[in-house]
Amino acid sequence: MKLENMTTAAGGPDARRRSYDDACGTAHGLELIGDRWALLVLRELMLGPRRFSDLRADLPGISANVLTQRLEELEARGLVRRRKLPPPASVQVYEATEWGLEAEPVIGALGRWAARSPWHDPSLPLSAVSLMLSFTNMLDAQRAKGFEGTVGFRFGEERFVARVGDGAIRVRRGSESQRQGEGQGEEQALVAGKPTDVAAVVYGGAPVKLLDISGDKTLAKRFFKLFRLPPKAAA
Amino acid sequence: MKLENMTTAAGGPDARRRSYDDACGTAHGLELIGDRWALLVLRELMLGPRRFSDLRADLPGISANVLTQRLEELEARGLVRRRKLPPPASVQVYEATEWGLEAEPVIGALGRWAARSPWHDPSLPLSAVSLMLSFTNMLDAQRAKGFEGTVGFRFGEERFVARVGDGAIRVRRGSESQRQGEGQGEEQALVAGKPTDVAAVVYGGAPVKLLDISGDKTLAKRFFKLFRLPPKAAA
DNA sequence: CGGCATCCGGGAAGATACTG
DNA sequence: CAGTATCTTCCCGGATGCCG
Repeated sequence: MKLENMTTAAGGPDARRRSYDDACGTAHGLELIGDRWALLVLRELMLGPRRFSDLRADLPGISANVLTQRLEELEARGLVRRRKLPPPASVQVYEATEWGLEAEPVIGALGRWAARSPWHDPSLPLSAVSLMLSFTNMLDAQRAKGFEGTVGFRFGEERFVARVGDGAIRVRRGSESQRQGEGQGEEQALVAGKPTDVAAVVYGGAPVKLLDISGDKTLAKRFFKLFRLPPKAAA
Repeated sequence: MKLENMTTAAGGPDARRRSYDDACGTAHGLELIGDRWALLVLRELMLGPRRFSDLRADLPGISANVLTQRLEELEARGLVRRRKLPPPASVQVYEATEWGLEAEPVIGALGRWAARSPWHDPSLPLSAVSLMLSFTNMLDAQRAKGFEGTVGFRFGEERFVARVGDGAIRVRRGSESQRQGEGQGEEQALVAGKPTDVAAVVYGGAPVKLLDISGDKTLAKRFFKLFRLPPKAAA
């Protein structure tokens, strides 16, 4: 697997599968990120670097060898970079390149479109990154107009911050330094729970009791109402 | 293939491949249109119904059985409809449903993103639909501001009309009735040639000599300058 | 000829086990 | 923890053939 397959286009996007032989950008896009799992791997990297086992844990059902292969391919195509964190961490992480991050509109458009599917099942497991990205995709511009505030999220060890203002939302990963840096950080409320439960509250109308909210609870509840799933398409 | 595989979810999106088991809309989207060739089949239907053999001709490299399978799946998922044209035509065509047409932003986002690829080869064959869709994706909003006009295209038997105005572009298929209806139609110029040659002129700076232009040639040349490929990403 | 169904070979994906 | 090795399953691609 190291040299055998390198017979084709070393460095470039290996023509592992036969090319679509089509000048259309969409076809080329499928050659880059159309392989099974590829776009979901990239999705998990959209909010910052991840470790191999974190990716594996948040992509239920992917097998280790497939994840290895996808990461190699994405790296060869210039969408993912392998990086070693400085000591004392010294662990290897995978991060999206600048261009890889630019695939966010693709992920967003696909997600918004598929949310209209009659067969979409929101009760399935959901990764923390998926949830946070869904906020940027499902923000109701009308309702966001009159809102301004910052809400933090904690899922196990992972932390995120969502700031809404000027009718837009910006989501980022909360860093370690921030946790100890400026007290509780700039968030006005902190939501803790499982991503699936947060989704159930925001999109499924489940009771807020499911979540552990500290800080400005009223603000958090108003925040939850900023998002809406699109209407279902006709089956 | 008629009854054996129907053990799973008859009518719904058959779980031919194992599901991603992920509540994320993007993951569900990949289950709907993530199969190889599926999105390109849908692309060919974005500007109107097509026949089986037309699809096959414009999707170089797809085999008949795979096309059959993709069409069946897209139909089962509610993205494509099979329709029989009224006599005397009486031929069967495949057309995108309303929801299927709504996948256009997905195709557009993927195409715009992939156009930045260092490995994108615009010299490959290009279908007429791909070319016309590229106009809607690559329109330079700045340049389109000062332009207003309608340009027709003829590729063999296929005809299209692109109208630019108010900084936006609208592309549609030219119908038979229009051809004989209102003289030359409302287009101010008519461009004839191979889609690849048009792309070479518009995106590759090739000489306009490649094309057969009738009507307002100056307008056509100005039209060609309205589109621009995004800058390449770092390799 | 258009629209499939069928059979076959190669190869990617999935599951499991194993290693540094 | 971060992958590799191996085996099985099944999808993709190509060819052929059927049938209106």
